Amino acid sequence: MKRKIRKSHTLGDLQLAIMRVLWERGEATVAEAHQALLPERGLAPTTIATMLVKMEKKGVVAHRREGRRFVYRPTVSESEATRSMVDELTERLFLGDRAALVSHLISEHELDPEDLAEIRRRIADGEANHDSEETKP
Amino acid sequence: MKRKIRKSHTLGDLQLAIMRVLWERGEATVAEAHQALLPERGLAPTTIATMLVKMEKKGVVAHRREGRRFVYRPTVSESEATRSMVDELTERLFLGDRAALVSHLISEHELDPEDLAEIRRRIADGEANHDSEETKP
DNA sequence: TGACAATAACTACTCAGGTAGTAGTATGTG
DNA sequence: CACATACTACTACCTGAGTAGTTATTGTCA
Repeated sequence: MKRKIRKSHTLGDLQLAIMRVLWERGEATVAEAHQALLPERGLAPTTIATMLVKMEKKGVVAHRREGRRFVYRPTVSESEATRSMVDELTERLFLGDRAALVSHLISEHELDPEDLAEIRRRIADGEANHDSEETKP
Repeated sequence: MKRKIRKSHTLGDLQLAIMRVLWERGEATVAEAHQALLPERGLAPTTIATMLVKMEKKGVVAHRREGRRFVYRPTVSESEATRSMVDELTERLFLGDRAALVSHLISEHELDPEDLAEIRRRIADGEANHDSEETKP
């Protein structure tokens, strides 16, 4: 088999939601994550716990014990995860050609002029300082 | 409005591969699809057949009988499917903000100047004729 | 110290993608 | 017409995401 060395941290919907909580707070207990997601999802606490176990097995989070409870923290950054997922889609859909993805966006989605202007601006930036270190709004 | 009553035709890897064969040829029998995918995948014919059944149940292909065999054809276009999947990812990762996706591409992936130039060109086109109907390379 | 509530562990189930063997059926060919 | 065979139909299994109930454990407080 042509095994890819890539881990491909593909995250499901719930997993992403949990990760977002973790990324926001740095770390969180099961109860905290559950509380954070209750309004939008209304899930049982055990669901979150089970998911976190699976996610740990997958290597995207780790935990530390604090008294009787587990404190989870992400082991992959948001941009790593995002990148992983964008890369995967680009690979599947456009054979890794990212420019093709952008082309698709432009031709299929009819981005409004605002978007286009915004993107042009970003490109200008990207072309200018290729070193890159700021980029924080 | 063109808002989302969409079925979200998310396709798996094999499904996409099969769809590509179908898109390329317009239609294909199980055997043809199997032959086409043999080199890259080496799967059993029944696997393709089973997958096509599942895909038909999902509504992305349809079949017509021709003698003893089925001739499948896609019921969603490649751009529809691509769009569906890009939209879904954009929704999940960037809350639907497509410009943010492009930004991500630029800042995280460090697209090479070639890509950037290409994209700039596409944007120019996109801004110019907003009507759009050709798009054929 | 012992009871209780919080928490983790275990188990279970659904659904979809992926993979394939086997059973049934229609068919072209000798 | 008989039959090998090309195809579909049915069934089964695995994996991972998602969802949650049940049970075991343990820290804490009265």
